[in-house]
Amino acid sequence: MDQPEDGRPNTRRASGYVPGPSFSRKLAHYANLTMRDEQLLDFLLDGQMLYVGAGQDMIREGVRPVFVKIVMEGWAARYKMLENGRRQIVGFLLPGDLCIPQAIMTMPLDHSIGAINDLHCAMVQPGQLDAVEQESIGIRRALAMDAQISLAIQREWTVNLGARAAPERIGCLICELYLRLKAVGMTQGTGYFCPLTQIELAEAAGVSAVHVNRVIKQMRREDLIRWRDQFIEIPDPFRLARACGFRPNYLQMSF
Amino acid sequence: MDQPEDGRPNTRRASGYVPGPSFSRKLAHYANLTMRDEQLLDFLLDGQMLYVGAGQDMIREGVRPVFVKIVMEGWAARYKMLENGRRQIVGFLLPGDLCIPQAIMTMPLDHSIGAINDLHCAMVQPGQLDAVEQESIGIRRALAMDAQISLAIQREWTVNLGARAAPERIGCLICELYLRLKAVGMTQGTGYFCPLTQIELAEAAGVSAVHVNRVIKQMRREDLIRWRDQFIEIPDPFRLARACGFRPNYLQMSF
DNA sequence: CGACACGTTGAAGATTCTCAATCCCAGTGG
DNA sequence: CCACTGGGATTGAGAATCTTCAACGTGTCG
Repeated sequence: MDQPEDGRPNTRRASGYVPGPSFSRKLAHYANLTMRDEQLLDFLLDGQMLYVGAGQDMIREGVRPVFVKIVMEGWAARYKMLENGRRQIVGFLLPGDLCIPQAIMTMPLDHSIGAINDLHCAMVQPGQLDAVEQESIGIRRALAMDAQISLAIQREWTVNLGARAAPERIGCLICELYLRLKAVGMTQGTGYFCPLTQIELAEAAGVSAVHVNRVIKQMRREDLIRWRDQFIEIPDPFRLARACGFRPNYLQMSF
Repeated sequence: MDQPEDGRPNTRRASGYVPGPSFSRKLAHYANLTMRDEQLLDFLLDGQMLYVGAGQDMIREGVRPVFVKIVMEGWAARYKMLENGRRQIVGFLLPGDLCIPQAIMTMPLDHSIGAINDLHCAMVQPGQLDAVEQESIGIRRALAMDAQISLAIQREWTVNLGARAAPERIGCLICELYLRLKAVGMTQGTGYFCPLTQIELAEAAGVSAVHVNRVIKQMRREDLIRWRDQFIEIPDPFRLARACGFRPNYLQMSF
């Protein structure tokens, strides 16, 4: 009864766990939120939690979700499987991201969501979210803007895959992740923890894993990025952005 | 003052022009709309119109739109220009499509919209749309679902460009357009009027125009499609869909 | 130790691109 | 009426990018 949509039983009351404020922190960039707005949002997430192990699916194509879900910790990927056996990742979900927004729940999902590393999600009843939106115009605005930015990101991925060569594609992805993580305070200097394997990066960039490996090798040689032990360091973000033609306007951000 | 966002003056009261019911027709697929709901929607579109000539931009990246706009006649394309000079089309806008939804108006546009052929759009004041949504839960639901399907289409384009080879890409695009046009009654048998040039199709499929030409040639040879004089005929939609791995679930439709 | 996942490298081959030329057709101006 | 123009479609040929297959290294974990 907790989450009939995927039948996974690993759900429990959040007792000891204190969720990070990624969600409210991100939304606060989009509209003026009062202290109370932020409290409302944080309180919303302080309920039932969902844990998904690395590599497991959180939800599968075809099911109709029941709860709104928000990433608290860990990364996930939206993806689709093709008849030809290929998997295409169509977006990454980072802490603070609405992985199951309310509006999506009106119909069967067109894609699946898988955990990249161990994933913690807050589960929210749609009614609760409605109530919070009722209370604050700031929250309504911020959520609407968040939804629009998600759409803009999806468009940018379309551009990335359609019009850029592999090195630029991969560079732009690395830049996007950097800025999105920075918005929720998850960068360290000009670097960030990145749990992606080269295989997953390949599935997102629409190239083979072998080719990703060669591109990364070249980017390392040019000192555009340093990547070891799941940590990506960008020595000079401007230089990387210039090299790969990255423009952050679609995120409503600048460097 | 009519549309400060793009300064185009070719706007006038719709006097003789009777808008097609594409918009209400499409929304009616998504939720149960009463006769009155459909009238409300059609009435909404019976106001100021915007005409954009073939090849002209309706609105450019960076501006903040003022009016909600809905395509009444003609096709348009959302696109982005890259530093490398390439243009990537990230979506087609067909009659009945919300090309400027309300939510997008909260921020500067991340992309431009250009008319493929001569384009007629209805302009709606955001307040009017709000009022209509207030009145009917059916309309609210249908609009929410429409927005979600737009997002699902964008995801599918991401998959298309990232994980399919050129022939499948182009085949899937042709299938998608067929179903979307069918939903608004704009097909004739198993064919439809298609104003796209091979160049535009190439910009949408993320391949060169020369390659599109060769792929089309091959598809003609296999009698998967017949395309002449801006009319695409699909002799056997199932066969085409099978050949290119097209699955219409993301449109919330079946053949 | 063995199994396994991931990263790395080489080499051959497929797909797709670019450049260049040609053709067709509609519109335009003389 | 006809030459001219321009956009789009078509074709050929060589080159670049990227894939696939295969092998091997490295580290982790049971």
